Amino acid sequence: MAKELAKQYDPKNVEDRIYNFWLKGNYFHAKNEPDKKTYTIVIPPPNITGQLHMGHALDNTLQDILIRFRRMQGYDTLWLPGTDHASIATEAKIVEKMREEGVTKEEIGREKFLERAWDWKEKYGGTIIKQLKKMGSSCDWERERFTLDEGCSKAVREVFVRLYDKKLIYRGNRMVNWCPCCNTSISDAEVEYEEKDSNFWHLLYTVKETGEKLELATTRPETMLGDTAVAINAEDERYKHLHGCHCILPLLNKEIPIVCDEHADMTKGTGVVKITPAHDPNDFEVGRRHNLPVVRTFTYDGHLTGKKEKEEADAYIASGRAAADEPEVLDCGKYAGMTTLEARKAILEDLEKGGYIKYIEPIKHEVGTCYRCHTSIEPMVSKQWFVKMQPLAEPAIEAVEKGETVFVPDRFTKNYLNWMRATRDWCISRQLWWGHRIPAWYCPECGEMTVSREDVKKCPKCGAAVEQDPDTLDTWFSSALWPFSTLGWPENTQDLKHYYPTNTLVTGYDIIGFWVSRMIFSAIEYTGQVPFDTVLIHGLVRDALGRKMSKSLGNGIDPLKIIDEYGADALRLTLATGNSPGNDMRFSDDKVGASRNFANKLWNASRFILMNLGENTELTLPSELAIEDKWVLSLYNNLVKEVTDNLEKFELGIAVGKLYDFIWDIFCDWYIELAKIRLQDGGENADNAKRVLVYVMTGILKLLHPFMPFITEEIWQTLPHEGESIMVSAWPEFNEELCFDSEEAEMDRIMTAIRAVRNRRAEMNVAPSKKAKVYVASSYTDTFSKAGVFMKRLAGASDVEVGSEFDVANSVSIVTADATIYIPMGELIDFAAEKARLTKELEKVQKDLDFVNAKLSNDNFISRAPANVVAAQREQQAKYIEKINMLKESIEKIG
RNA sequence: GGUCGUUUAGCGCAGCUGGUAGCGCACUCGCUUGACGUGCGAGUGGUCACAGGUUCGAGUCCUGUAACGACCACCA
Repeated sequence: MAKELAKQYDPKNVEDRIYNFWLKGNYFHAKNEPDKKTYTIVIPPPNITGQLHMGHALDNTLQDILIRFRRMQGYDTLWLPGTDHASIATEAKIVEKMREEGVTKEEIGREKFLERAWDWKEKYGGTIIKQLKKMGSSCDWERERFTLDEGCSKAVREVFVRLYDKKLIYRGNRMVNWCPCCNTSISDAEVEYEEKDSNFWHLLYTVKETGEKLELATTRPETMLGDTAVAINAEDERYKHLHGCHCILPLLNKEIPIVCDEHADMTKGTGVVKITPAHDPNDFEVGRRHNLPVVRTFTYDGHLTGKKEKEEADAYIASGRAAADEPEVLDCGKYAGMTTLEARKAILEDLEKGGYIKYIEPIKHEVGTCYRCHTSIEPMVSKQWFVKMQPLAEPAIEAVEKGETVFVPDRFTKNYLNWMRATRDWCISRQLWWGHRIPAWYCPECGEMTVSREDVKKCPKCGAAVEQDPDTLDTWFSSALWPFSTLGWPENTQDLKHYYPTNTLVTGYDIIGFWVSRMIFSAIEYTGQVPFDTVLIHGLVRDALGRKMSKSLGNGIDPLKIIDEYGADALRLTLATGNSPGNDMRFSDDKVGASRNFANKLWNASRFILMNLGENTELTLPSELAIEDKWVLSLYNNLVKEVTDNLEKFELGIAVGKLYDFIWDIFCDWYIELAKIRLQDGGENADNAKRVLVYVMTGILKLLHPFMPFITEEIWQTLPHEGESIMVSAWPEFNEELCFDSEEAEMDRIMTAIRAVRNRRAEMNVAPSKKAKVYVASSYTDTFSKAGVFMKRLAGASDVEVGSEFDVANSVSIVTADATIYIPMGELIDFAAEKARLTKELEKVQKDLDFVNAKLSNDNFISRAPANVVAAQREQQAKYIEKINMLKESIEKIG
């Protein structure tokens, strides 16, 4: 029964309904079928603070394409979704909201704060999940996870304790990146460098023993109160006499040693460096080498330390519980309580007054900033937890070198290896409350530390009540476990056995260091296997001008708005089209418009088919196939092979490009037009055409389904079909029986002829309504005798005569490689113009022939090029010669 | 400073293992052709950044140069 469909496709009438239909059918759920091959993707968990942006849209479109493709291929397919608690980002948002209410974290305390955080998660954490559903994502929502849920938390503790027992996690006073705004340490990976204008302040420190003034430069004069040495290079001739001497630190009037260290580079500046072990990473190392005191002069919220801080620190050290490397704290006196910026100003003023500044040199400087708030980070000595990286990195490097995990495209392998080889110990503790609390308990009585899987109440040594470490773990610590913690690890669950290791990880190149590398080393350490076999890297989605989409620029494009205006399928098609792994892409309304048009084209093709279908059109191919049927089936069959191949190689952009071309150019513009002839004739011929139309259309819909799931399902449901849903129907397979090479070649000749006639008619401004008789002279008389009906329909022919040769007076002649076509047009023709046209064409073909002749007369070419290439050129040559002869003949006829 | 990437029609991009350059948009001309004007037909437009090299033959491989971009890096 023919159904009435709207003239234009409206995604709003379709998408939500179809999505609910899929949910009801439970098609997304992975059934854990032991004998089936699996295909697994774990989603890069979006932050619960997140709103869907174009990056997510791209990432999830690619994943859904792969998942839907494999599901249709018959794999037991799992796409495991979830969200990340995003410690810093979420905590910052909640603190922000509390500020509006006039409350601080400290006022309400840890417990109340966490209550608020969980409330917040319940309220907003689901937003991004809803948005992913709008995109059509076929995730297994029954398996949705959260990095802070019970299972993931258990995995985190297990890992922490195991690493601690292996001495791969340690606690110590180390140099960390401190964000005075977020009030926490952050890892090296979380520091972003920005170029800022700054100065070198060239300072003069007096040498106690000789009284000379030593010049040294610094970009951070506010740290000078914490200087505990001045370094020179042992080899530096200029300063050999100063070995063992001391400097008088300005302002504090304190004696500090001059040390010899390789860090002092003779070729740079004056070769003299001030050493501030508490507030500079290099100086920290120098300090360790020379056993220098570490004097902290900044508070953790970015102010200079004063009496209070000093007394606290002194008391702690005096208690005997502090580690040997506990830093001292300085009472900065008049500077105490100033922010670092205020202190810089005040200290510079005082240095100036004292004559300690030689000169100021303006420079551009890469300054480390916090990736969250972009506040300049302060390097600071602080007691933190670290993961010892080297023993973990080594097997992770080896696994990738051996190809156990491959990056697509390959160039990111190097990126990964560089990152892994250069990585330093990972600072994992954060001075935040939202996150996995560090499972370490301290005894206030005897100082004993207990690290445990279970909560600890009493000190196992002295029995006193213990306190848990107040800090939480870096968000990425739990993300690193995501591929297996979500499958049940450390329990050996059915899911873990069946779906792990996973197959493909899809993510952007900006996150390789943060996340991908940490998953790889974590997985190898705890599960003994790499977490996935392939990492598919995609680029950034930029705006139409190629700029990064950012909040500050305000150039972000909201995917939901795009979906609202154009539909999710159009958005997905836009993101997939032209996408090549690892490369950035530009996004513009124009492109989405083109995608929307394509959806509409597909819609109308199906509308046409439906309008013509009878009661019971069979789903199989008819036994009688016409030349155009064989042609389109042959091309379709080839398409199946290529698209499948492209998808298997992650060439999603290429695959969808081929589909687009086939559907629009081959199927719609040619096949449907040709099929109309038989449809209008009616009878058995029409029935055969209908069956081929349905067959090819169904195949196209399946191939396109991973890219455009909604519209393909909607159309598939209205067409005759078997099964419940296209998304669980079988992926088309290449079929030897549908290879029709000779029909492809014949149709090629016919189509070339039709195009040539159309071309000539257009050039001569012949009205489309004006029909004319056409004579086709060709050695392929069999082929062209089949083409009569086609030419009548598509080339404005009133009648077609086919023969090996014609002599048609007063005619236009059109020469193709395989035929000469004559159209008598009487007075309508300007013979002079016609002759000029033919002459021009002759010149062009002659040029082509010259090119081929040159090749064929080259002995080197003949002897060295492969035989088939030479043969092809000979064939080409013969065609050109033939064409030239025909053109010459036509010119002569005009006279 | 190091590593990597990009450079092909006005714009946005494809071009796999080397065999006389393609797509979309835009542009020009024509079309109420019974699926679609979100459409149909026909066109215009490129010495494939530059310079060398390998090869019978290079957008495609090698070397170098330039511009732009990304990532990494402790430059006091």
